[in-house]
Amino acid sequence: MNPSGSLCSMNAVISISPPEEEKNSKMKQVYSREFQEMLDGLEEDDRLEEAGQATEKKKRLSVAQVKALEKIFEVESKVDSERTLKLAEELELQPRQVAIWFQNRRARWKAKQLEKDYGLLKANYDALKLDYNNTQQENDALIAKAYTLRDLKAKFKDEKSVKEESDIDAELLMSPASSCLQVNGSSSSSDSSNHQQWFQPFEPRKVVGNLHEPQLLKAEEQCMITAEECCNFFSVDQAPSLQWYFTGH
DNA sequence: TTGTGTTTTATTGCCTCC
DNA sequence: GGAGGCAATAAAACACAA
Repeated sequence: MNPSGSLCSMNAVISISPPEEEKNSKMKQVYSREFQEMLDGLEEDDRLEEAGQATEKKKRLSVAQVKALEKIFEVESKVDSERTLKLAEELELQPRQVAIWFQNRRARWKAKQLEKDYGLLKANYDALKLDYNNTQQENDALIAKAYTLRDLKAKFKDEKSVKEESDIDAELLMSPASSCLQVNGSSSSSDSSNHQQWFQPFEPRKVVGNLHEPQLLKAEEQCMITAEECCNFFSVDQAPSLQWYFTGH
């Protein structure tokens, strides 16, 4: 809708309207009847203003008019020029008023929709953030557990090596030949099962990255996105896709 | 009554499409 | 190049607390 509508053309008329001294009867007869009526109206406004009376300014549409327009808007948010003319006639409005009403109504609808979308996104974001915090806590607990296990394992290794050394010494004293085989082979079955008990693996599925020994300290570093990045996912600076709006048009 | 915030009507300028 | 759409904005009308 170009401002070159009726009111715009009126503005153009105002800007090109002749100076006051030329608005005499002589000039009046030069213009078309329609144009002349408009000029008369402007002159009437001028007279009213001079007399201190308020000129007719913005007028609110009547409740009935708005109701009718709202009803139509529910069905069709846009109306073509033909329909606009018809509606204007039915509602006793200027076609441009009808067109402007629909334009403003679409703007209001869009603003409301944006508000709704923002609410939804915020709710999603809050839920996601909560979930992220929970997972983070879980992760911290698992890392702490991993540290404990690593320490226990180291401790166990130390104790075992000390014990093995004394065993070897003892065996060497008893039978030097056979002891060599025992040291190189697997340890006793009871030892082995003990070992298994100590290092029962916890659920690695829940941990980011591999939790094999060399990676223990890197579990957090392997997280692909930082906490900061996660929190900025629904940044308010980022505009929504507006898919709701564009798909309908 | 008046100051202030909100809503509604209207304008302007820019953009896209035919 | 004109028609029509939208965003940004102005300004009148309205609501309401103090």
